Amino acid sequence: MVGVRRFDEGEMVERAMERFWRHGWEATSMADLADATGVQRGSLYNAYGGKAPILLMALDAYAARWRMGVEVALAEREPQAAIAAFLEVHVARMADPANPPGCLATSVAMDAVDADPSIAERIDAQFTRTEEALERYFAEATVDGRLTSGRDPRALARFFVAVSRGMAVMHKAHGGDINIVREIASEALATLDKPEVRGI
Amino acid sequence: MVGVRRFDEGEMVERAMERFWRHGWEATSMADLADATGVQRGSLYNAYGGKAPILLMALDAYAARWRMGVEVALAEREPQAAIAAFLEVHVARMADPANPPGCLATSVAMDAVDADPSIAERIDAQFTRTEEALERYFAEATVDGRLTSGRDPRALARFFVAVSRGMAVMHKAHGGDINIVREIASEALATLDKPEVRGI
DNA sequence: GCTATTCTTGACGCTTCTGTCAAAATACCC
DNA sequence: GGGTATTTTGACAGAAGCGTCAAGAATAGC
Repeated sequence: MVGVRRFDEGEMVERAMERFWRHGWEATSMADLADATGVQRGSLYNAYGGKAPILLMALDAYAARWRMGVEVALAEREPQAAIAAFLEVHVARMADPANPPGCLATSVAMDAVDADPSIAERIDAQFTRTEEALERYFAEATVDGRLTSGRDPRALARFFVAVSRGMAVMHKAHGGDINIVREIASEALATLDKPEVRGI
Repeated sequence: MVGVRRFDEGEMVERAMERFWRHGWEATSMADLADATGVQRGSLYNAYGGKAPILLMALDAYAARWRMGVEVALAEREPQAAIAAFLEVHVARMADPANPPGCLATSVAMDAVDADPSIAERIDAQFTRTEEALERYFAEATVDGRLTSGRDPRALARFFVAVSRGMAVMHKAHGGDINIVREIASEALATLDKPEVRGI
């Protein structure tokens, strides 16, 4: 390791993430990334080879940013509370005016998945990871009776991931209105409502 | 009206819709549209002035294509059946291998809303239109007791629109897997499940 | 059949994006 | 301190996209 890198990769990825998040994959050129990150275009090509590897890093940084919140949420005993906390991670992200509207992963899933197989793989993997965490939670909750029986843990998990994506789309489609997002989260939660009287 | 248009506008819009649907707004150039529709680039500029007006027509054609199905769905008396039919409109669209994966409106909402104000307006209007149709349905169903009281019709409406968008994102993210979409629809429906024992 | 009108077609100039490269700069190791 | 490996930087050529335009073609009305 000699001739030494002048930019901070972590910071670069953070800025690139913000750029992709706000403008999407297709609407972000290498020149845009150079502008946003302060790193010269040539340096980015030299270090990473192109746009896709940078997006992959941005996606990982994005996922890492909320991972902790999701883990804490799923440490809750009551499904009602756990899912409320899970959805709140997403609501809070969209409610923060410092963040671009919508959701990076959702945006990428819709418009970059066809551009490069590595992107499709990463998106699929990230989605699956969250689904599996929720599935594990629901499976355990079903076993020890915290969750009404008769619900498929995997389907339930995918349902809540879908809801979180739906919230992001609605957020973007309605010009960043956070109230709509809250309404949706609240209704989604009702799926798990009143477990003591349901499905007996 | 003299020197007469040589292409069929309806057919052109249909092809343009398919192109936007499959590849998104940003990844579709005027040259791509010319290729896809068989209409020369110059003719498209002459007739419509640019890409955005063509997308607006495509969005309208897209919405019109499913409108009937939604209306029929919301003619069902039982909320359970109505929403099942509503979701089935979306499921069936994604299940049809002749269609591109995902959903045009969802894709546009995520990646074209910032490109042109007219697009943002149209998307917002289309989303709102569906939300209002559902809201009317839920409001009426609440009044005459088909729906358990205590649910906000508007929130419920937005929730189901969000679910339909979430299904589209999941469809695209998981490489067109229709089973996942079905699972999600089925779980969403459970929100309205067993109204006779819920929320009394 | 002539005219007026509009669409079609191919071409043009301009801008943006991409990917690469060679020269210059830098800092570590010996 | 010299050598070496690596990054930085600016520049380049080629491709693609955009928007416009002038000339040609076609048709309805007179």
